[in-house]
Amino acid sequence: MLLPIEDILPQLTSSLQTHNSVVIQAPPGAGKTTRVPLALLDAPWLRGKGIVMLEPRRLAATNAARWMASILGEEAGGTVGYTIRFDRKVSRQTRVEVVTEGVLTRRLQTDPLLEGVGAVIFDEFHERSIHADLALALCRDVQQGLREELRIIVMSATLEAAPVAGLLGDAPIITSEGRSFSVEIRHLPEDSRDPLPIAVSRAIRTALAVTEGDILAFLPGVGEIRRCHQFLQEGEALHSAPLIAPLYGDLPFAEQERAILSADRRKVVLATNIAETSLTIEGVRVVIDSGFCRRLRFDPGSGLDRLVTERISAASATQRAGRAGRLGPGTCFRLWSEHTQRTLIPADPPEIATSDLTPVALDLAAWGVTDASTLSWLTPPPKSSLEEGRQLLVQLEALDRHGMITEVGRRMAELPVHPRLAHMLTRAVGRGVGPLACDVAAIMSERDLVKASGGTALERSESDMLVRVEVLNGWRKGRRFAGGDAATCRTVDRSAQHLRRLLNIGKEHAVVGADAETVGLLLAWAYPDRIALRRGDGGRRYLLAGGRGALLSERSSVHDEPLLVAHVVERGERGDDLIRQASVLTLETFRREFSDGIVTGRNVFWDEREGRVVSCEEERFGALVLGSRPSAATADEVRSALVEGIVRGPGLSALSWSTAARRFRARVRLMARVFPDEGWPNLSDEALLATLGEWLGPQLDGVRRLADAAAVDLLPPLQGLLPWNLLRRLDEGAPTHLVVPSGSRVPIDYGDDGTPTLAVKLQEMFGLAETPTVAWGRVPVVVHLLSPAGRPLQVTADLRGFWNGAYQEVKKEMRGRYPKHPWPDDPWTAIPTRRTKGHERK
DNA sequence: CTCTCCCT
Repeated sequence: MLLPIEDILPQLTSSLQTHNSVVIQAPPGAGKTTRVPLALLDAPWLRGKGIVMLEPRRLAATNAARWMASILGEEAGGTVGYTIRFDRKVSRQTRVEVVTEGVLTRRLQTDPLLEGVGAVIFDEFHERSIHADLALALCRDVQQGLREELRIIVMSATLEAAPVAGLLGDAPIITSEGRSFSVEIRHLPEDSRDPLPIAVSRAIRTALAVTEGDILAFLPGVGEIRRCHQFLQEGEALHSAPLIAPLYGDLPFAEQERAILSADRRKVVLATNIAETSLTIEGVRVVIDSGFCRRLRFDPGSGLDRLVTERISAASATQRAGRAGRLGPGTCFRLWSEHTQRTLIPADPPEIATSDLTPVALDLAAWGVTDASTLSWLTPPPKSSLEEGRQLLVQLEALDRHGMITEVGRRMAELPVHPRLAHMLTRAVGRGVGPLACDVAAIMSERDLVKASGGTALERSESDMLVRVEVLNGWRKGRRFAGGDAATCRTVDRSAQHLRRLLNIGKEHAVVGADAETVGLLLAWAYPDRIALRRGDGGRRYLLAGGRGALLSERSSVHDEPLLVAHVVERGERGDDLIRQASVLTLETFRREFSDGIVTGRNVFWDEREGRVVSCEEERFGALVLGSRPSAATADEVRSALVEGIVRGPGLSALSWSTAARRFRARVRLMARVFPDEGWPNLSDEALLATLGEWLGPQLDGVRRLADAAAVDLLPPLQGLLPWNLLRRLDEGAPTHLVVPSGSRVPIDYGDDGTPTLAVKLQEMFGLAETPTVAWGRVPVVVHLLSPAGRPLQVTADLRGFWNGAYQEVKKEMRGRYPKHPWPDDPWTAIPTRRTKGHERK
């Protein structure tokens, strides 16, 4: 039977005659993985060179190679071969080599020109793994530099093709039909509010009654799968008594097969995302999609990972539904509404946008690139994550200060582990603890070989890693062990052996015995930023050298250790992070090995509780304070600590604002408001606080306590902020006093913000019609007219109106109360005075 | 109520 892809092969071969890049968009079932490489073998531009095809998974890579070989009547390793970690089948005859992603990145580093390779094919590119994105950027760099004739073919199922075609210099886009059956999609009228396991189990009961064929249900994680399984077993018996099979990555192989292979009766598979792309399940006609998945998110601020449960993307929902249409027409039950469907993000963010980029930063440095933006990216790696990765690489000795790769860095880049572990390995080999380091690196790189669900409580230990090393060694000696997983032990052991070969560690260096002290040191080389010191309260709270607080999990084997390395840490939802695994680090070892990073320096800081500046000599490693004793400090240090303390703590109100200082400030604020273009300084709270060190600093010489700082007269330093010409203009524009008709000089109150008011006895203002002003007539002064006893009688900004009107009322009332003072009928002609009538006559 | 998935 002809595959749909056959129709586009002629177009593909002709496009590649004229273009060096092509994008193929073909849905699942089109047959692109096996047909495209073979169709290109005889292309004239290939000139007998080989083709490399990138596959995201090991199983897919070997299957594709075997299938293509069988089409040619050969076995894998002839014309068609493959290379995956631990397994390689290629020969001199091999022209098509299928590789997994890490293999290609590594090969690009050792053979940057890709000698002997005429074409690179990226299969399943829509998955946007970090490796595929990086490899594409590097291949494009090769193509644009020295190998213009290198062909790049990007194959993708659901990816929007235009952006990647644009990246490849407007590559032609060739679209193929897929071959799958229609799937009927059923949404709920409204989003379910029940917990996922309940909602899914209910949907399964319905599907069992109204559909036929095996059922595949997608849940976010193991916990939900377990509970859903329970709900199905409890309560009413299930229609057609099906086989219920959980399916997730941690499941032993035999149980995974039970879920994948067809059964003798109807089957219900409860799966994580593993069934979305990695595994195909036989016999599925019905999909039930919870709409959620669990993913790991890298948090650039903390350098830590976090597991989150999130709604899936629209692309993911399409992919999951498609799993019901491989045998014939199928049905997909979506446990969300059509309205919610329209709110789904179109596609999952590419891995490069959400991952730890330390490995990418090292690969780029090894490639000779210090500025990632000089390469072409479909999604550029986020600058903050990349920068954080670079800083870590400097700490790990892989990069120098200029971001150039070091000799150590080159050796690290050749090792197939995270740069942290690669650094540990290079250090360990020089110290004769290479074999143990290989075990530790392998354990850190693979699934946890101690199953938390095993039910066996871990024994108390100085190191969660030592516990695992001992489980591994127990497995090697064929011993029975509790809580360990044999399949993972086998993978870890193979990985450790592989590392030993790469590091030229022979068999003679067997691991004789591991001790907590050595394990702790190894991990400290990998995680110097996660060396952790217990907080003063002696509980399970720690401070990491990187500066974050963390809580040691109750499930860790480690207890009561003052200093440790936190090698598995999860970012907390809020507040402290969680240390899942830790190993003791003796203070002695730490001091000896990390003496370069331990610095002694003065710390002069504001002690809020004491309200004063404290200075001491501290011994620090990153954020950790190892020791501290009182010491002297320079005047500058004290001053800036004091200023910072005031700014962060009590603020301006802690200073003593004399009436004179307050009035001066208010006058300047008035002038600044009325004459904004004259260069008046900004004396608002915010501005004064922001520049506190500059204007007040010089007055604070020798001051350590807040109480002493509060005694400083603020007027002179504030005056110092004005040049002499503005000081003079201030006296004219915003005078301190006004002379009133009685001849008195009365002070003007400018409030805090510069609103002038004048409080004056009524009798002193007789005859004055015009309301007084400041700022050369631009700002009226609000007049508070006072009784002879100084009590407010009237507030007015219109004196003339007052004399002509309200005055008569005031007069009647006041005459009786203050008979010795003048209350004339005609205020216009009365003589203004501050005295009583008696004084006036004399 | 800890633990989606893949890979050198």
